Amino acid sequence: MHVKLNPVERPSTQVTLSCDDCPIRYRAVCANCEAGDLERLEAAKYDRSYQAGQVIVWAGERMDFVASMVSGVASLTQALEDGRTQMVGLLLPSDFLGRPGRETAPYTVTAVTDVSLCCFRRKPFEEMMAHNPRLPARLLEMTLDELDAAREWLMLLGRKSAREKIASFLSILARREASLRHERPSGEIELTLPLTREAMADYLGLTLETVSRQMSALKRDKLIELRGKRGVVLVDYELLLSESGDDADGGLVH
Amino acid sequence: MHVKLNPVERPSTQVTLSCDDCPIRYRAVCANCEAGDLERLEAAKYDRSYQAGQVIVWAGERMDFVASMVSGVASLTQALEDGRTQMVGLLLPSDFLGRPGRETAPYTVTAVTDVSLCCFRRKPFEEMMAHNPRLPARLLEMTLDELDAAREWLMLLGRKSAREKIASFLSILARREASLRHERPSGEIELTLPLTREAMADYLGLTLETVSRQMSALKRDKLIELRGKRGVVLVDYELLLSESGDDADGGLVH
DNA sequence: CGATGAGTTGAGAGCAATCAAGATGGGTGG
DNA sequence: CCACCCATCTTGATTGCTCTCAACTCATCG
Repeated sequence: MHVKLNPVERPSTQVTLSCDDCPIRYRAVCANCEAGDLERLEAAKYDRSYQAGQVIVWAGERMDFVASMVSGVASLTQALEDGRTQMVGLLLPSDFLGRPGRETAPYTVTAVTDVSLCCFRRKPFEEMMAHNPRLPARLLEMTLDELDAAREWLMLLGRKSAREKIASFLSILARREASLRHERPSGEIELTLPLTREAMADYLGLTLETVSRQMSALKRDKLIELRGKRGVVLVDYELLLSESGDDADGGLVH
Repeated sequence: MHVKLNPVERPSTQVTLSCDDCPIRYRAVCANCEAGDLERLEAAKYDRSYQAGQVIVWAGERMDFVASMVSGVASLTQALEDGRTQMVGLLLPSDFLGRPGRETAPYTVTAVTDVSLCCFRRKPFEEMMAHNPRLPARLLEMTLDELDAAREWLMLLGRKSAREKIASFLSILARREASLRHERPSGEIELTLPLTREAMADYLGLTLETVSRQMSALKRDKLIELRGKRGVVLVDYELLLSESGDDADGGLVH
């Protein structure tokens, strides 16, 4: 994959934001922590950023840190011998990256957009987890949510048609956008797709041609409008949802 | 679904096994607990059993207990409006059923074989989790393992051919069987399938006809032998694995 | 020994993948 | 500022895998 490099070529590392100003303060692993806990976390944390397209960790590589997504979108991807790939996770702000107690990464993690992370070296973080029950408790909650999302995803991959997959994907994005603004999605919604057609295909278990064709079909059927390569207008959220195959209430927000 | 009923029609409830004799003592949520912890758990626990085919919980139903699988196999299943179904979880002995802090079940849980559970009413269990960090810590570990398994499953559903799906499924079963005996699978392996063709289809995102056809094809190609409806002999585990599409080491045990 | 549920096999249709050109448009350099 | 470039995306033609519909076999059980 071609990567355009900034003046700073390697992922930049700097100690920056304090937890007080952190945009994910109340949604990340640290959400339940109190002032005292935060001090300890803050002393150990360091920031890192990656540009769109950069690989954050390669599958099989040793991984000595864990991190929270502060901004941007990253993907977890798995590959078969012959090169077929499937996305198996999509990391958004506040999501947790890495597994305490695990030495090597099982998936390749790639920055899909520009990404910034709040990192901790793994060992000290495991220490903190052992001494502060708020961390494992919150991580459990987040992992259970991720498992729910993965199960919704299994249904999508196993049983939905290409059209339903696209409709589901767009609905999921809309719900997520809305939830950032503490809203419930409805009516007309404008989105910017964080993923290329190829990445969408990897997410949905399709080819990029099929993704493109189905996007065109939804446009033809007046369910969406396309604004350039990445802009999409969902003309009517409820209508789109009815194309997704799910039952009415639309499942879980990631 | 037709269910043959025992003399005891409803799931039987009895206080039986002590934790000392429990076959899943060192693998379930309670794995890390010590004598004192176990006393409290033992005081609150009650057993329950279900026959093959019985529904344990319906999706959307209120669920006031959590449980560990003691024996048997159960499935988590999700359905779309029009009746298409996808299995989204397969519970084996020591697996945990239910989510602390959640009121209603998001999936239908069905006993695939006869099943026995070690149950706790949800509220008291949440209490114990809050006071005993070994429980949430172990549950986190188990949930992370389940998430890994779900991600392997995403790859299977999204990118594998019908033949590869069947080969993967049989390999997974073999690995699991072997791990119960603390072995590494290899060579010739005899299995009893816990699932019907239909349940396999639900697991693999296929139709039951396709499952049947691919089983026949593997038989024709001398990769497996069939012994009645449920018996399968994997003639050569390594050879079968090479048909599964995965890279050599074969991924994670559930 | 019919009835029943599970599994197998066959023929045909349909949906998404594959192979192959084009079109678009965001970014760069002249 | 415009024109070109190249990655990204779209569209078309064809193939092929899996689904669908249907008939049939097999084992089990009253």
